[in-house]
Amino acid sequence: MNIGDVARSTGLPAKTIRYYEDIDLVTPARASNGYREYVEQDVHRLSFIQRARSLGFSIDECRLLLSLYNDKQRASSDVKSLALAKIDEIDRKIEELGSLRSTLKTLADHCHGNSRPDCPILEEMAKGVS
Amino acid sequence: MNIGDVARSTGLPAKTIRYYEDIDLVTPARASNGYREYVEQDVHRLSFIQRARSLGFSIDECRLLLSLYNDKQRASSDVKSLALAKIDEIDRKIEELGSLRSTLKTLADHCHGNSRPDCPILEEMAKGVS
DNA sequence: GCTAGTGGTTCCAGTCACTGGAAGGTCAAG
DNA sequence: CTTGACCTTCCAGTGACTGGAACCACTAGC
Repeated sequence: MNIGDVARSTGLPAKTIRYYEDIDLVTPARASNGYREYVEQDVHRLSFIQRARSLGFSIDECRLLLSLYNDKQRASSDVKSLALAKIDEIDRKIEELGSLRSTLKTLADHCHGNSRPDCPILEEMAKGVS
Repeated sequence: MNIGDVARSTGLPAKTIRYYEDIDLVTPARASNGYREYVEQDVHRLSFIQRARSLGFSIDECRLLLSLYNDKQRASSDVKSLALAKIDEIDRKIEELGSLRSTLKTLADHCHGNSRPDCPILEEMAKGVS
C-alpha cells in the first residue's frame, strides 16, 4: 500500500502521514524503489491517530493512547481519566464561549443598527465595563 | 503601568504582551527609560484579546472584534452585523464542542475504569464508529 | 523507445501564536 | 554599592502541520 492509498483510506493528507513518520508515530517499511509500504497495522494506527486527533487529543496524548492500546496489560482507568480530563477541558471552553457570547449578545441588542456611529455599550466596553 | 503589572492584571504573560505589540495589536507609549507604559485602555484591550483568544478566536478575528468598539467612524449597523456574525460562529463552536463532549462522555461512561484492559474508548478509536 | 501524466521522494521554508533564553540596562531597598 | 526584581532586544524553538521546488518511479498510449 502506497502513501496515496493510505491517505485515501484514512482521510489524512499524505503530507501529514509523512510528518507522522518524521516524529516516529507510524514508521512504514520501504519498497526497493524507496516508496513507503504501508501494511494493515500501519493504516490502523493512522486511523486511530486521525480519530484521536479529531477528538482533540494532542500528538503526545495520541502517543500515550497508542501505547495504552498496544499494551494488552494496560488499565482502562488510565484511558478513562484521560477522557474525563478532556471533558473538563471542553466544559471550560464551552463556558468561556458562553460568556463571550453573552457579551456580544448584549452588545448587539443595544446597538441601534442604524447608520450612526453611536453605540453606548461599545463605549462602555472601551472604558472597562465588561 | 509597566508590563509586569499588566501581565498580572490581564493574566497574559509579558512575552505575549510584547508579541501583541510586535503585531500591532496593542502599542503602548514608552517611558524615557524605554519601558512600555500601559494605560487603562491598553489593559482593557489586552483583557478582551485574552478572553477572545482563550475561546479559539484567531488574532485576526480579535482584530476584527476590537474594531467593534475601537472604530469611532463605523456605522452601528456594521457593529451589529459583525457581532451577530460572531455570535453565529460562537454558536457553531459551542455545538461542535458539545458533540465532541458527548462522544467522549458516552465512551467514558461505558468504560469501567478498572484495571482490566477492555476499554470502549480505545476500541471506538480503533474501529472508527465515529 | 518516447512521452505524458500521475504519484512518489527529499529538503527547506513558512505558518500561527506564542515561548524560552541569553545578554544586558534600570530601579528601589538595605 | 550591591542585590534582586524587573525591564529591554534579539534570536531560536515549539506544535502540528502545509506549501513548494526539484527530482525519481511507474504506467499507458503511440
